[in-house]
Amino acid sequence: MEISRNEDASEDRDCSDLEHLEAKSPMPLLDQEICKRTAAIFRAMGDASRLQLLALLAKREMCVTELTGRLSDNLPAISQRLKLLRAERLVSTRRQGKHIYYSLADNHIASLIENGLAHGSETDCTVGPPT
Amino acid sequence: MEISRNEDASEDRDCSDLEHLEAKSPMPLLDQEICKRTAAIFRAMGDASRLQLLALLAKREMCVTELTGRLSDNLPAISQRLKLLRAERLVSTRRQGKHIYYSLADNHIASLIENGLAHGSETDCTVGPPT
DNA sequence: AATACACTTGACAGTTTCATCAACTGTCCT
DNA sequence: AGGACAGTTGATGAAACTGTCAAGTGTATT
Repeated sequence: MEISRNEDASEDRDCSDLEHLEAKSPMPLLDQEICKRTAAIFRAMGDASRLQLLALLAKREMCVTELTGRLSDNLPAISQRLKLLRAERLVSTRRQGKHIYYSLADNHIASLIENGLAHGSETDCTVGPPT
Repeated sequence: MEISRNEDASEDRDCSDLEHLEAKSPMPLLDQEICKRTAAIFRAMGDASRLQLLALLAKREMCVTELTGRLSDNLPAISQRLKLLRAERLVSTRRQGKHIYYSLADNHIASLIENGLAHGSETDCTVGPPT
């Protein structure tokens, strides 16, 4: 499973010795699986349309038709996004009659979204890169 | 700036009336700019290599050579990732002599990463989709 | 059992992303 | 000034992602 392949290659490098001495601490890398899993979650949230969708579901459970009514996109497009979010286990479904209700998989997700939006709001940032 | 284009299109739909009555609440959409900005932040964190990089920088400031020593990737690859992270303002740089030191742009970012990893660790999840 | 509604799915095209490599810039040392 | 170290930047091509549309599934209603 290869958790930490910390070879400390900085040992035989020019820059390592005199300039930043404290560099030798072990500081293990993240577990690869956790890292990939977490990145997948972030990637799933990393799209404006999907994030909007998640933000709606953070308020309460909704069926696809209602989501389609609130967002201005066609139903298959939204269904595809939901499919992706479900594949990453960010949302879960419940069928009731003809409707399928979506909600956030757990409130850990909700707080990630909330924190992200809080940060996204704070930064002034007209989107362009620094220079 | 078009903040909420809530047309309440569910009005003239079959599913809206009898089955979920509470659906009429205003529930405005997110501001488009904030949404895009936040999504961009998440997208930048949504890659295993970049996330690993950020996790290292969350511990302390490091120069590119040191990062290259810890991760097993070549320097240009890491520099490219850092470039993207800098473009999204997740990291900031400081030059000292020949070295360029990277660190997280602010601790809001650090807590997002921490929360994300916490969630990524908890879910059992051998990565495959439900079914 | 036939029709309608509420979705989902598969496939294809257009776009975006990412790693890699060579070439370039900036800083220090002699 | 020249060389070496530290890092950045384009360009290119392969892989991954997304929206769209047509066709399919599942559930009630008549």
